[in-house]
Amino acid sequence: MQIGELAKQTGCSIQTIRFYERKGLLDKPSRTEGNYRLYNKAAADKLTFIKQCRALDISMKEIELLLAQKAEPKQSCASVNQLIDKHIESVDEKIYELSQLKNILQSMSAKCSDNKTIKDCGILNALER
Amino acid sequence: MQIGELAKQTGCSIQTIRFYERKGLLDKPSRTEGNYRLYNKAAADKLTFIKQCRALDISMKEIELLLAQKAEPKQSCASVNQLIDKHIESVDEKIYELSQLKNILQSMSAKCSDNKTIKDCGILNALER
DNA sequence: TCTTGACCCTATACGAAGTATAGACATTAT
DNA sequence: ATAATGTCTATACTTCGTATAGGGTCAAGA
Repeated sequence: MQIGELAKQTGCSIQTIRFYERKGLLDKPSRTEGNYRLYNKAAADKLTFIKQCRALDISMKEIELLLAQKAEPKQSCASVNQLIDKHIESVDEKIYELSQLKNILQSMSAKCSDNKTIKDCGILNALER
Repeated sequence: MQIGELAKQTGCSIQTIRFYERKGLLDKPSRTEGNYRLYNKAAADKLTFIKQCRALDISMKEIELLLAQKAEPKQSCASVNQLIDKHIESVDEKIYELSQLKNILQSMSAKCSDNKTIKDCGILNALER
């Protein structure tokens, strides 16, 4: 199948597919006489895998590691488990940071209301520190 | 004061200060004979303001709006209130998305353990979709 | 046969918010 | 005079794509 068909099947844009190829996540596909990329089901599966990972905010570097693991079916998957657990930790940290941030923003928001002037704005004054 | 001193006082790096200047967040400062930047307290205050905003993950574009507002002390600060409230909403959304993501990751993590092979890895299989 | 339209190609620039480097110039201390 | 800082500009790099320009390919219709 050509790149447009692959894009439709996976929900990735054509540019993104070429981008992943450039970055080495996807193998260089065969080409037609007219230099069009030709993909098979294996490529589609790999791209779907990549897309699932990205949807979980797994970085391209980590995806490379996972793909390398996948290539050795007999090995232990301990490092896959570790990677996912570390990723969960980092998501957790981000959630924590954002909730801290939300608290500060809300307390600032409580310090002001629409009917004040810029000069007396509780928010802007809080931002001066 | 020179840029190094300003950096120390505000906790911003020298490169970041120059970056903000290029982006128009900070005014172009006066210069010494030797072409060194010279800052006054007003510049330091402005940079501190910017830093506070960035710590709250307010974008540079939004900071520009806030700085423009600050320049007109007699106006109403309603739009400042709105900007902050919208920002709180977007932080909230991010928190929600991340917690969704965490749920999926945790359920995946529960599907596997260290003593399996890549071939039977519950995580990798889940990522195939 | 020619042209139109749909598809594809490469190379490059852009976005956010900085960080890092090279190579040069200015100032201060020894 | 020279060494050590401090500063200057310009450029490249990061992540993960998206967007564009300027072409080439291929099938169908007039």
